[in-house]
Amino acid sequence: MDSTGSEGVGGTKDVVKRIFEDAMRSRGIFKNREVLNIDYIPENIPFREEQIKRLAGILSPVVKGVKPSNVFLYGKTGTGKTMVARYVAGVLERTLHDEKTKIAYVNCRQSGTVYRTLFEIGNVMGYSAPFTGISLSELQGRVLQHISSNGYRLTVILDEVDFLVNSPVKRDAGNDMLYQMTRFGSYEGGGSFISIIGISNDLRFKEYLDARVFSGLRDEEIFFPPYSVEELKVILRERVKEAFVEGAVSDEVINYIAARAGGEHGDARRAVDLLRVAGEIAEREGSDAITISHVEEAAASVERDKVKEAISSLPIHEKLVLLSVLSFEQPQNTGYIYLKYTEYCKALGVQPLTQRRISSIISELDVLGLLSAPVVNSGRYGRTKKVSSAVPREEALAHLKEDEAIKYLF
DNA sequence: CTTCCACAGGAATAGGGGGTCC
DNA sequence: GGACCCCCTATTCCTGTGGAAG
Repeated sequence: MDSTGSEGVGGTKDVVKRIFEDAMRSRGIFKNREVLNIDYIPENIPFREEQIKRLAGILSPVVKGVKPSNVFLYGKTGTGKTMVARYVAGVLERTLHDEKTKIAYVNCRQSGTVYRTLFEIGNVMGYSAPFTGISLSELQGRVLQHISSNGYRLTVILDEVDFLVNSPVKRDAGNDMLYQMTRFGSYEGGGSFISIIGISNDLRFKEYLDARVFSGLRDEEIFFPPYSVEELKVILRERVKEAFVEGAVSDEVINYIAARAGGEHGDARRAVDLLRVAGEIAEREGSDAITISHVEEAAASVERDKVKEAISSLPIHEKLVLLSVLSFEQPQNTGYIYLKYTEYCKALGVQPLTQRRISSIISELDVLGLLSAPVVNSGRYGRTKKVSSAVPREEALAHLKEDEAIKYLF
C-alpha cells in the first residue's frame, strides 16, 4: 500500500513533488490520446471499404434532395457499424449546403425509451418538446409535423434500434414510431422525407418487429463481419501510430491485445479500449513503453471497474439480494435466497419485498452480469433458478460494504 | 404413465413523482 | 385546478412446466 511517513531525507511533500517531476520529465507515451476514444472516427477505416461504399451509394440521393432507401446495418459489437454510419453521415453532411437537409444520430439504448428517442430526434431538428407530460402519440405527431411543415429532409441514424421494440412494454410504441417514420413522406408531398439508417447487433430484432415495419425498414441491408485477429492487428497498428510516441508499443504487445480482444468475436472497440487503458497504466507508472503485463492489468482493471460501478449504483434491495447470494457457498434456489434476504431486511428494519419482485431482481442482476441464474428443473423438486455469484466473492463483498446501511450487517 | 414440486414469468393494477395543457 | 401523461417500482393473481419420484 502507501508508505506513510518519509522515506530517506525527503518528506511526503518531496515524494509528491518527485511524482510530478517524473511526470514532467518523461515525454509521456501518448502523442494524441483522443485517437483512442470510443467515438473517435479515423481518417482511414480499414476493412470496411465495401460497407462504406455501399452505404454512401445508398445515401447518395440525399444530395439531390431525394429520399434514399432505408438501410439496416447489422453485425456484432465492435465491428464498426456505428463508426461507418457516422463516418459516411459526416462526409455527407459536409458536402451539403442545404438548410433543409438534416442528418441526425440517436442512440436508442442511451435514450432509453421510445419517448426520449423521439424527443432527441425533435431536438436535433430544432424542436424542443417537453421532456415529459404529453402523450407519446402527441409527441410523435408534433415532431413529424415539425419536420414536414418545415420541409425538412431527414436522414436519421437509429443506433441500437432494437431497444425500441425489445421489451413488451415498448413494443407497440416502438413499432408505431418506426411505422410512422417509414411511411412519412409518402403522403406528405412537398419534398419532405425521413429515411432511416437502423443499426443493431441483436439478430432476434426482427422477431419483435411488426411485419410491415420490418419490410419497410430494410430496403437494403449491410452486414458487418467480425474482424479477424490479423485485421485487428492492422487496426491497432494504425491507432498506435497516431496515439503513441514512437517505440511505446511493440508489435508483441499489439499482437497480444489483438489476440486477447479479438479471440472471441473480433471486437475492435474492446481492443482499442484495452490499448488505451494499458497506455494509461504504463503512463502512470512512468514507463516509456507498454508491456504485456500492463495489458493484463488493464484487462483486469476494466473488469474491476465494471463490477464496482455496477454494484455501487445498485438500490438497497438489489444489494441485499446480492449479499444474500454471496452468503452461500453453493448455488441456491430462489426460495432460499429469498429467506436469507428477508432475514437481512429484518436485521435492518426494512420492509422486505415480495418473492415475485425478488425473482425479477435476480433476473436483473443476471443481466447485469453480477449473478448467474439459469433456470433448472429438478423434477420432483420443482423448477427454480440456481443462483450463484458471477463475480469474485471478496471483491463483491468489499463493494457492498461501502454502503452505509449494509456496513452494519458486517 | 401420472403426479406434483417450486418456482418462472406474464398480466393487470396501483401508486408516487416527474410533468403538460387548458 | 383538474384531466391527462410518462416512467418506474412493486404487488397481487395467475397459469405454465421439466422431469424425478412413485
